[in-house]
Amino acid sequence: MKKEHKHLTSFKSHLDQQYGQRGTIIREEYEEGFEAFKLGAMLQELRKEQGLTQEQLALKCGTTKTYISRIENNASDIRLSTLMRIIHEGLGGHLKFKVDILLK
Amino acid sequence: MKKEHKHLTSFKSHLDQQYGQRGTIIREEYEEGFEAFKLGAMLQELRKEQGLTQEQLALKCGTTKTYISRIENNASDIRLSTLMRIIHEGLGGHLKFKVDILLK
DNA sequence: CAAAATGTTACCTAATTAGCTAACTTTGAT
DNA sequence: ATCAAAGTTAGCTAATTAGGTAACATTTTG
Repeated sequence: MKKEHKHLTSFKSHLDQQYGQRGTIIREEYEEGFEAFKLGAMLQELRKEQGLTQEQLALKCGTTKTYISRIENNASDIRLSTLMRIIHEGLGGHLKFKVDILLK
Repeated sequence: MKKEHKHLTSFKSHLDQQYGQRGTIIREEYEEGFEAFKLGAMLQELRKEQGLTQEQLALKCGTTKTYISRIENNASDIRLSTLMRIIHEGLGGHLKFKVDILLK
């Protein structure tokens, strides 16, 4: 059974536009409308962009490939501190929030 | 002892620019650079914008003022599902993520 | 095809959040 | 100053995550 996520928007397409400045440090922004089932896909794509296996990512942020797999497949809820750790230490990234509100 | 958070950027200033279209439904975006100690401040400000007490907010999202207080004061880590519930059901908002990564 | 690497699932345990109640404190209004 | 409302803190318990190991499945490589 194919388990690869079907992404609603491709991160790669964003990246591809930037590859002209190859060799320099490039700041990329990834943004997804948030729903629970998308978080795993987002993390998986970020990991693959960096050419990391689940096990390599796990090592960098002090957990196991087992756990990374569960998160990527949305098999479990996740604490904010853990999500931050994966993004900071594992992916070298920085997490931000955005909250949209409808005002009356 | 004063406990009110000192916000690094004011949400209100965003809001004030929009008040011309009073009476219509306005879509507002709130964004904060994320660090753990800012999340509580962010939620507190969003709550106050809507004129809600901790207890009123708690009722809307099925928890207690005790818990809301703990979160606003960053006294505890929080699960993603719980954060979503507070933002959706309590504040009528929508949560998004953004991840910045430095590419080599 | 076979072997190796990568990813998924199952099970158990320990640590932590979330829910609940009650007491205490601070703030705001009269 | 007093009273009421709002917010904070302290226990305790139940539910869930996170960590660990092992077995299984899938994908990739030779």
